[in-house]
Amino acid sequence: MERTARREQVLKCAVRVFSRKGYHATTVSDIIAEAGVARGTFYLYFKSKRNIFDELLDDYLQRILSQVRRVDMSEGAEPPLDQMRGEVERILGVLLGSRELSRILLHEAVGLDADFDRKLDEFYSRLAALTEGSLRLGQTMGLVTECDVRVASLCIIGSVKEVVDHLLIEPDALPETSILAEEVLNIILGGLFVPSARTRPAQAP
Amino acid sequence: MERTARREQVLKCAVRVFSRKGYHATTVSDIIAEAGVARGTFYLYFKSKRNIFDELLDDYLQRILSQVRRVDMSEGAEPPLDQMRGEVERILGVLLGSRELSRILLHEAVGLDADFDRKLDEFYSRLAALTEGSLRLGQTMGLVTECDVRVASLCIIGSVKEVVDHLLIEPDALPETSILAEEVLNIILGGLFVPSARTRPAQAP
Amino acid sequence: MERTARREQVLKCAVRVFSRKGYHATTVSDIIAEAGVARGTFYLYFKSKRNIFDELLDDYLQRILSQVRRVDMSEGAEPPLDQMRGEVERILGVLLGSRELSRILLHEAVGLDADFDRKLDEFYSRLAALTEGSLRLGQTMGLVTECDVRVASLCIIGSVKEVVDHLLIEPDALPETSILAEEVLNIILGGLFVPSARTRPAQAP
Amino acid sequence: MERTARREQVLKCAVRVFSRKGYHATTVSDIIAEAGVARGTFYLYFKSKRNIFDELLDDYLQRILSQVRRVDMSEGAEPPLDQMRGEVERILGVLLGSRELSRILLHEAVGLDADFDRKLDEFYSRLAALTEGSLRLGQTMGLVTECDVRVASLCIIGSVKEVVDHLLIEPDALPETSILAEEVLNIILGGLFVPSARTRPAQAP
DNA sequence: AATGAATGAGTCTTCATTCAT
DNA sequence: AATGAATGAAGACTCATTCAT
Repeated sequence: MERTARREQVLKCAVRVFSRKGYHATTVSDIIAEAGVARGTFYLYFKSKRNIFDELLDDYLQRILSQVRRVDMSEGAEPPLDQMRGEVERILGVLLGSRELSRILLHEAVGLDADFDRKLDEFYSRLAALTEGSLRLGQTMGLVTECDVRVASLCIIGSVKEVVDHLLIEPDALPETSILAEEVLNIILGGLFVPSARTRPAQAP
Repeated sequence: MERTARREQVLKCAVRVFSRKGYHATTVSDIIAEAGVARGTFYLYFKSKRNIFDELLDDYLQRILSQVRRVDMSEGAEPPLDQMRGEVERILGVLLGSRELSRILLHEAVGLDADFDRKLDEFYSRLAALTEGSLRLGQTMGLVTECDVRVASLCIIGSVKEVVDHLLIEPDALPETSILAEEVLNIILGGLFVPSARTRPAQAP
Repeated sequence: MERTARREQVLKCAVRVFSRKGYHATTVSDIIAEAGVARGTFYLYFKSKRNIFDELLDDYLQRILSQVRRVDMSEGAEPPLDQMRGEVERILGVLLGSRELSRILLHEAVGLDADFDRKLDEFYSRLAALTEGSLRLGQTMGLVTECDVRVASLCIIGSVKEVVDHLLIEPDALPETSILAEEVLNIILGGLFVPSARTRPAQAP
Repeated sequence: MERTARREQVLKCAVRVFSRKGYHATTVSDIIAEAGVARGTFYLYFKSKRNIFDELLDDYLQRILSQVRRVDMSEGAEPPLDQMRGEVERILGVLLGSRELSRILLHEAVGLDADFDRKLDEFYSRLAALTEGSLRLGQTMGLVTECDVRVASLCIIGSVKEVVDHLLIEPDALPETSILAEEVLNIILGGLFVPSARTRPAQAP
């Protein structure tokens, strides 16, 4: 078999097993059994169990980040709010489209070890930075309420994570992706309280 | 030393070590070294490494749940909105008051194994159920916008988790707890968009 | 069993096995089988297979070096020549008294790896330095011929090694230790050629 | 590439690597990387890693042995003493001329395994037998002192090994080859002690 | 004649748990 | 109530060798 094909195959099998059993419970034996290759073959393509996990998640993080764009303010671009909704939709799409990888991201990769925590940290920081940027921009345009954008971006990220996580466990518990995105957006961004009930009335018109 | 005191001491040390190194990286040797007891002593009080972790987290989950109350609608009770704000404040307080345990809850306990995932699942489900109840109530009272309360409760929980997690890593990154609770509430519950900018205008006044 | 006793026992067994099978052919399984202990017990006392080998040989090198004394020139001391003979005898005695360790020193430890080579190197250098010192002293006293003492000390060391090595293979091939020491001394130090036949007649009588 | 040429090339590369890293630390991968051939190619020319090492050392042992001649007593031959000096010089020459192979012989081949030890043993035995023969002859001619020739030959061999070994580590530590041979001969054969100081006066003429 | 992907037996090492004192 | 020596199952990783192309 060709080098890249075999590599890809083993990687795919590893995703499956890691997602099913978790990082620690997964043994190299499990992976090679799933892939139907010999022990040595595994090490022909990956330096270690840790290494294949790294790689697999790095790819995924990359893929997710690539979906996040800065809000485009240029003439004729989509309305900023629609852009943000699109963002959330796209990310939800990626996460729910690769359930196994998402499970790994949200469950198995958490608390793996110090190095990995750092890596995830950086990922979420970057995500947060991008989100903050968009929010800040929205504020200058008068579309987003005055608030601590750092906290706000954490809320958006946390909400998406929690919703996705829930859907990984009970796939049919919530509405379909596109509706869901809409819903999440309305809740997080639009607020739960009816305007008149708000603590600090958010800028009455 | 007295049975309960010793037990408590070992438990406390275990929290420290688990928080610092994570569940898998922590060995029983680490724990007994921290506690300054012999190996045998550990097993005198706890059935296994897994068992002490269980116990320690169960206690914590219990403590957190005890902070969550159903919204009280009886005559003369606090205004519902204030109650919810109090809820979030109390939970944030507990989580940020026990940083080590929170670290364990949010990092080390995640993806530990199937059994544990189930346990956490149940915990978050219960939390969500309570939250949903309050939200639903708010809706009947016209205080909460029409929305999928299941999604909304996930957003609230996810936001709190994410904010706390961030504060565990960088303790001084965000405003002080009480202000933070206010902020989180305004963002999640009050919404980010200024009312006039909302996708589906939530109840035009 | 007491810590030191058990440690000593395992060490002794390791010597036996290493001597019999060589470093690389010896597995930890071999050692624990010989010692009749469990796998974990081995690692309770020694960090690794390499580590037990190190320790075992370090001890031996130490023991050998402790036998080498500088020639004592003070009033009333033994005649220098007798001292040197005593030296050779003592060393031969140690080496032939611990055949297994000597086998390890001369066979298994050679070419083990770069680190070990360095260690042996340093050992032989120290041995050579001590020998050179004695020879140089002998020269100033007119007892030792003019020659390159560095070469001479290498010859002495090499001769002892070769003789011992031979005796490890065929224990009864050569005369008994004390006679052997005498013989080696006469040959190395006294020379093989009858004086009149020497290349550069060393001090015609 | 032609069969013999390719074979020779791989062999040469193997010498280099074995000398640098030692037998055990050298992997077949190292050798083929050095030679720039594919894995399969290696096994086209050599049965195994062990086999190429065998071959390489066998060749060398052969080459060394071929330098050792019985002392020629026939009418008109060189004086026996000069012949012996020539012997030592030639052997030193060969050993110092092929430093990598000598390193392998003196370091990596020692204690490799039982089979190999036997092979080396036989080599040194043959060398010793030849040397003993010459010494015995020297004795009958009155040129060599009365002594145990078995011990004497071991001393000669051991001295040469040690001196060469030292020179492999520090190439410039000792005098140049030809002078060195002279020196070694004078020391081993001629003796270190001035005649009057000898234990058992070596047969005063 | 050459390649290099695949194999799997073989070892070291870790660590939770037990139990005699 | 406490100790700590002993256990052994489990798992990661290496590398010489084979064989289809």
